[in-house]
Amino acid sequence: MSTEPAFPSHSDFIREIVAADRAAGKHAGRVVTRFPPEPNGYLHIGHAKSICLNFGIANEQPGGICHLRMDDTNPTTEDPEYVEAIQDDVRWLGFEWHDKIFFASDYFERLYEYAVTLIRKGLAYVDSLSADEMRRYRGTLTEPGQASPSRARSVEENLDLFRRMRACEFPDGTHVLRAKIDMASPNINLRDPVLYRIRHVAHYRTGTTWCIYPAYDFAHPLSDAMEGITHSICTLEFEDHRPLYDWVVEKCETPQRPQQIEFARLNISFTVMSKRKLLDLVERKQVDGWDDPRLPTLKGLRRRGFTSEALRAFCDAIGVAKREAVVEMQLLEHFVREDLNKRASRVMAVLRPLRLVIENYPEDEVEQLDAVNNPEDPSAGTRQVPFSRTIYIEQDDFKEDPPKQFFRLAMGREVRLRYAYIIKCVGLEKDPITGQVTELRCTYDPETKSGGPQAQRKVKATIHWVSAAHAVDAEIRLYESLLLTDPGKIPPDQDWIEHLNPHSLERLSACKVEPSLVSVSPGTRLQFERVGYFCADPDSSPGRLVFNRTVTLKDAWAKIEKAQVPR
RNA sequence: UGGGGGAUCGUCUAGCGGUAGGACGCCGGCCUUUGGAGCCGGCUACCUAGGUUCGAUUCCUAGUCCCCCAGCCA
Repeated sequence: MSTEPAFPSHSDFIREIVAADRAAGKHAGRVVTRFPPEPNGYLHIGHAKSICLNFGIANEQPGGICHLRMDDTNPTTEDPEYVEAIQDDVRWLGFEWHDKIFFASDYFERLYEYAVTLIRKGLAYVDSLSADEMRRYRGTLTEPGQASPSRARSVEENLDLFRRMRACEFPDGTHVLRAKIDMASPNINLRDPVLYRIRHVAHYRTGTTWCIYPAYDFAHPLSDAMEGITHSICTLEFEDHRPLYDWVVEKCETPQRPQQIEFARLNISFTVMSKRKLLDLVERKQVDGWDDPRLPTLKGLRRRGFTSEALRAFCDAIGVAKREAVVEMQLLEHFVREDLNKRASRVMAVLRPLRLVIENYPEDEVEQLDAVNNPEDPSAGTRQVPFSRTIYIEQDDFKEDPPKQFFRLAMGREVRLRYAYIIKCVGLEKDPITGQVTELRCTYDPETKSGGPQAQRKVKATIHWVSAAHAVDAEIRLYESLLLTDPGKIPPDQDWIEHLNPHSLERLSACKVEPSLVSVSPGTRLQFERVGYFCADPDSSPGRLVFNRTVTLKDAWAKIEKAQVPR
C-alpha cells in the first residue's frame, strides 16, 4: 500500500526555515533531509515523529529527497537484524527512500582521509591519555580544562601515530584522535572532543577492516555534508554540539555545508521511549520481545493493531517545537479510534461469557441473522450471524442489583440482542458455593426480531452476544499502560521497573467469538462491538484464535460507574 | 555558581504589536438496534515584575522555574 502521506495540517518552525532557505535560494534551492538511526535497537514512535518530519518535509518540497542513513559507527552495539527492522518499519509507516539508503560505515575511508586532513592542518592530534585521565583534564562545568601533554605533538608524529592506530598496532583505549579546539571553552563539547577511538571489534558490515571507528561528532556532520544534506534535523540534546558540527564541516572544507536544526523529542505519558529502557524491558523479560504490543516500538504498535495512518495523523497533530513536552496517551488513542472506526469490520465477541438460555425459543432452531459489517462504510456489506436458544452475553451486561443509570440486563428487565430480538430476564442460576451467577433464563418476543413488526420498540440497551453452539473459542489479550507513573516523575534513585503496571497485560482465555472469525488471518483489525478494536495476533492458529486489544471504545457507562463509586 | 535551550488552556500546539485560535480531554445536550460513531453547546491559558507603546503573549530590562551538557554512546 503506497499511500502518499498527506501534507501536514500546520507548518512549524523547521518547515518555515526550510521554506525561507528555499525562497532565498540557499543550497541552490535544494532540500535534502535524512533520517539517521543507529542500527542498535528497534524504532519506536519517537522515531516515527522524526521520520514523518524528515520524509514529510522532503515530500512537500519540489524535488525534495530524504535519505535513510544507518549511523553505524559503533560496532559494539550494532546488528544487521536492526538494519532490516528499521527499513521494514520506515516502509510500513508509508515512506520511501527510493535508492537513497546509506551507511556511515561506507564512509570510513573518506572519514579517515578527512581526519588526516585535520591533522595536517594542525587541528587534530593523537592523545595517549587514559579515559580516566582525559576526564580529569577536561575540567568541569565551571572550571576550564587542561591541555593534555599530547596536545603538543608534531603533525608528523600525529600522522604517524594515527596511521599506526589504523594499522591496529595499539590496544583499545591507548590512543584516541582528538580535535584541537579549545580546552577552556565554556561549551564542554569544544574541549578537544574525541574524533576516533580504537576498538578491536568486528563491524557487522566492514568486518575486521577497521580497528578505529569515528565518533558521532565527527562522522555525522561529514556524512551529512558528503550526502549533500541541506537540513540536518535532530533532537534538542544536540544543540550544544552544533558549534562542533559547524567546526567539523568548516575545517574539513566540505563542498556543501548542511545546517543542523534541533527540535524536542516526543514523550508520551505512562510509557518509556528511551532505547536503554526498552532494551531493559526486553532483556529483563518484562515484556515478550521488541514487538510486545505493550511497547511503543513500531513493531509493538503494529502488532497491537495500530495503523500507520493513525500514527502519521498523530505525528501531524503533535506538532514540532522546541519546548519539552509529554503528549497524553489519549491523543494517540484518539487517532487509532478515528482511523479504525472508518475501516474496521464490526463483529461480536464475548470476552467474559455468561450463559443465557431463552426459554421460549425452540430447542433446535437456528436462525441466520443479517448483521452490518460497518455502519461507517456501506460498501463493507453484511454477513450472517447464527442465533439459537443458548447464547453467551458479557458478564458485565447483567447486574443482579443494577445501580442507577445501568440500562442493561437485570431481573425483569428487557434489552435488545443486537440484530436479534428483545429479551426479558426471568430467572437466574447461581453457583451454590460462590454465589456467582452462572446462567440467565430469559424469554424473547418473536415480534421484535430485527426488521420485524415490533422491531422499533424502544428498550434502554442493546447488547452483543454469541450463539453458544456456534461460538469459536479465542484468547483475548487486554493491554493497559506500561507504567503506573509518568516516567518523568519517577525518582532517579528508584528502579523504574518498580513502576511497571502489573496489569499491563491481561489474558482472557475463555472468550467466545462469532463463527465468521474462524479463519481470520493475523493482522486483521476488527471492532468487537461495544468493546473495542482488536487485531488478530500472529500467535493465532486455526484451532486457537488470539486477539490483541488495540484500544477500547469510548465507554460512557464506565465513566458513570466510576463517578458513582468514588474511592 | 560555566555554557546551551525552553516557558501560552489539564495535555499538545497556533499566534511574528491590534486585544488569545485549533486538537485531545473534560462538562452538558441531541441522536442512536454499538452507553460506539455523529451532531450541537460549554469549560479552562499568555511564568513574575518593571519599562517602551494609543495598544504587549509578541519589543526591552530584571528575575523565577524547567530541561540538556563534564562517554573513547548516539
